[in-house]
Order: sequence, then C-alpha cells, then structure tokens
Amino acid sequence: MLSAQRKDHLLGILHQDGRIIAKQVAVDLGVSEDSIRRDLRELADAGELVRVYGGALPIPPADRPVDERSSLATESKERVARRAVELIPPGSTVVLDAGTTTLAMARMLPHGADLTVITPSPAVALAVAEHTEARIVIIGGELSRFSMVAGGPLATEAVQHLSADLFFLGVTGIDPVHGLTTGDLGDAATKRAIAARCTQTLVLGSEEKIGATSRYPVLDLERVAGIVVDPLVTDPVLDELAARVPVLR
Amino acid sequence: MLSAQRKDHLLGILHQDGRIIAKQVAVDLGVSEDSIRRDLRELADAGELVRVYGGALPIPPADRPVDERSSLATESKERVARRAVELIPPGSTVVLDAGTTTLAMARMLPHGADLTVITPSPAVALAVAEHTEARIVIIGGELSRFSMVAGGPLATEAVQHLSADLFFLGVTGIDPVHGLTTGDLGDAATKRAIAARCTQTLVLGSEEKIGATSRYPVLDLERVAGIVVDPLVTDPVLDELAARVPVLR
DNA sequence: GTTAACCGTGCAGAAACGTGCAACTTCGTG
DNA sequence: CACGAAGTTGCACGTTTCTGCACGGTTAAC
Repeated sequence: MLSAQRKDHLLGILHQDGRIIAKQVAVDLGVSEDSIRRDLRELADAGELVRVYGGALPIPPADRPVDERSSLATESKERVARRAVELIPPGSTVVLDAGTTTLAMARMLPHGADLTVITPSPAVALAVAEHTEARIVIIGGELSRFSMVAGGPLATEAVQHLSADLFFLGVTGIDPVHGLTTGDLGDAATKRAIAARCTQTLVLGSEEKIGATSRYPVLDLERVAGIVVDPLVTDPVLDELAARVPVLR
Repeated sequence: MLSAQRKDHLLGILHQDGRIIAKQVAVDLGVSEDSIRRDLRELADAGELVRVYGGALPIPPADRPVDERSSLATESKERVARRAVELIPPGSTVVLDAGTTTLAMARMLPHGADLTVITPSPAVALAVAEHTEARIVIIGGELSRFSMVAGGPLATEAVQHLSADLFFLGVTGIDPVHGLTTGDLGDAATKRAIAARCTQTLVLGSEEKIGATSRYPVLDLERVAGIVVDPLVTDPVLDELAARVPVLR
C-alpha cells in the first residue's frame, strides 16, 4: 500500500462514513496507528479534514468556501444520500436517477471500489466523473427541461441494452395510497423502463417527498425493494409505508 | 522489452489496478527499478500519471484537463465559436461535439431560433440547456475519461437512430498531410459515425489545432464541408488547407 | 481523581529516491 | 565495415522519505 494511496483511502472513508477512526483504519490497512496519525496530520494541514481526538471529521460546511457550499444539498438529503451509498456493494453496477439526492450520492460514492454507474442525467454523470474513478455510462435521449434527464423513445431503447444490479430511483411523491409519482409523464415511463432492467430498485425518500403525491404514477410501492430515508426523520406516514415496503434508515 | 512498450504496460497496470508499485513491476518485467522509475518520471512529465513514493497513481479527476471549471475558452476559441454559431440556419438540427470550443458555442447559441442540438457531451448538454430553449438530445454511451464524451458501442448504436443537418466536429489536429486527427481511438470512431449521419460536417479550427497532428485519424479533409477558423488568425498552413477545403473565417 | 486511551516527539532501520557513470545497443555516416 | 553519436540500461553512492517503536505528556470518560 502506497502512502499516497492511503491518504486517498482515508478521504474515501471520510466521504463515505463521515468520520475516520484512526485505530480502526490502522487495523484495516495493517499499518501502525502512527502512520495513520501522520497522514491525518498532513491532510489536516492541507485543509482536507479536521482532526479530532480518536480520528478525524470532514470540514464543517460553515468553514468551506462559498462556491462549494452553494452546491450542497440540504442536510437531510445528504443523510439520505449517505445511507443510500452504504447500500452499494463493491464491484456492482448501479443506476443513478436524476435529482439533487442522486447528485449528492454522486459526490460521496466510494473512491476505490470497482463501480459502474449508469445515469440518464448529464449533471450526475459529470459529478461522478469528478469525484470517483467509476466507469460511467450515460443513457442518451431527449433532455427533458423539467428534470434535466434523458428520456423519450431513444432513452427507452438505450435502456434495453443495459442491465444493472441496483437502481436508485428519484420521484417527487411517495405516498401509501398513490404510490410513487412524478411530475412528468415521459420521465415516469423512462423510470419504469430502467427499473425493469435492474435487479433491485430503491427509492430515495428525502423528507419532503414522504406523503407527497404528483400527477403521474411511476411504480407500485410493492415493486421496489425499499425506500431509503433520512435516519433522523420520523413521520407517521413512514410507519404506514413501512407496513408495505422496507424502509431503510 | 522496448521502453515504449513498457510504458504502455505501466499505463495498463495503472488503468487496471489504479496504482503502480515500482518494485513489483520491475520484478514482473525483469528490469531494474531504475528503468521503471525513469519511465514513471517521463510519464509524469507527460501528464499521464502522478508519481508518489513507491510508485505512481492516476491523475486525480479534479486535476484533469477537461475539467469544466478550468476550461474557459481562449479569446481565439470564442471567435471561432461565434463564427460557427453564425453558420447555423434557424430551425435546423445540429450536432455539437465535445470540447472547449463547442462549449463556448453552446453558451452563445441564438435564443429564439427553433433549434435542435444533439451532443455526446454531458457538459455541452448542460450548457445548452442553461443558455437556450433548444431541444436537446444526448447521445449515450460509455463516458471516456479522456475527453468526457460518450463513446463505445452504445454511442455508435445510438448515433444510427439520429440524423442532423450540421455536425460541428472537434479534433485536436488539422493538417494538410495527416488530415483530421484526435488523441483517442474510440473518440475517432464515434466522430466518424456521427459525421456519417449528418448532411454536412464543419470542423472547428481554433488556433492551436492548425498544422497539429494527433495519433488517430478521424476523417479525410475532403469529407468535411469546411473549417471554421478565427477571422483574426493568419497562418501559411491555412492557405495550404484552403486549397483542399473551404476555410470559413 | 483516577484510569485508559490517545497524542506528539525523537530515533533508528528500512525502503525508495536522484545522480553520475560505465557498459551496451542502435542507428546513421563516411 | 568502421566509426562515432545518441539513447538505453544497470550499478554504486549518498540523500531523502517512510515506518514502527519507545517515551512522556495530554485528553476524555467514569
């Protein structure tokens, strides 16, 4: 293990877990804690993280340059994204839908893991390219102005040539009665087509989507493997949903 | 084992393992570590990797040449882009290749005109979406790290379903002898496939491309309808080119 | 206030590095 | 064919960098 690589690994852990525990990483990598501490010291000097007793934490958003802060999703979405990223097995192929939560996911994908990311969203594709070394496949098609996502017959056709393990689905409404819904008819069809080509579909359920309903149905609740939600949010609607589909928090 | 061959091997390892350990490769290839170190030094000078203690690592995504933030077009490219945009008839369907010049074009496309823009570049797609009301079609496929453009079999297939009036082709070399060339083999194939589906192809000839040659041929000069160049640049090579293909300035 | 875990510093051995040099190959030229 | 120039390769040497350990100080938790 090269020392520079170890630092990458540390940043990767920080990205994914939101913290670093020196002792644990030392055991994981089979090096002494001293080396880890030295790395952390240097990374802290470089402004990549803040050291704390026992390990390190990300730099608090308030201390970051403004341009970075402006592109951050809300904290709740960040938590959903972090939870969702945890569910990606190493070496797998995942589809990331368009949306702010998937954009947040793109920024916190594991660094080293051998991943393939498929997405119909140019913004997500660029974010993944910037933050990881994953293979990236973009689904082509007409770009919908509504959600900046590829759709239409071209996309549907392209989707038929793909398959993936996991689909992280973004919708605008998650409701026990109306199921999963979104605001654009074409988008709904594309999402369905993608889901049909993936082994499992997980819905990203950031705070404001729970209990909301949009115009066009995407999928029945029963067709998804789970809803990923913010671990800190409690909502009676969630309990209702939990009776029908696994809620991952 | 030739040194060039060894360098290819090194880049292969880097691509596959995400790292190079000098000692290990030296043993594998049966050469001294000194030679490996020398190769790594040269590859690092050429910008193909970053050296670290013990070996080498890939260039971090944030530092790559195609990074959108740092890729502000030069004034010369802006003039080429402006000239190129003038050549777009209202109501037409155009393909914008990837690259800084096409990115500049995307930002200065006419607002009202009823346009359809097709592109294999997520960055260009987003720029067009931000600056115009054009219909946008993305060509999907594997995203090449080299130029952040969709390519591979998926892109080739997607291209077959499209057709357009005008293709604004970006290359890295425009030379009277070697014709139009680019630095990535896959990219070259995708560009050819697109050109075959378009009525006319125009090459974007920003200053530094004129007289330059890259590794992989894209098209013969005779196959394009013209080269768009900076009106303010004069270059003897341009006169040579003008004898074979229209030069639009 | 006590205890255990964590931290910084100094140190020594090991590993990797850069440089200069000599032996060797390759290529073009007379 | 002989010759020399240019490039490549491996080795030797001194230097730099990394790593783990020991020691004493500091911090957090009970």
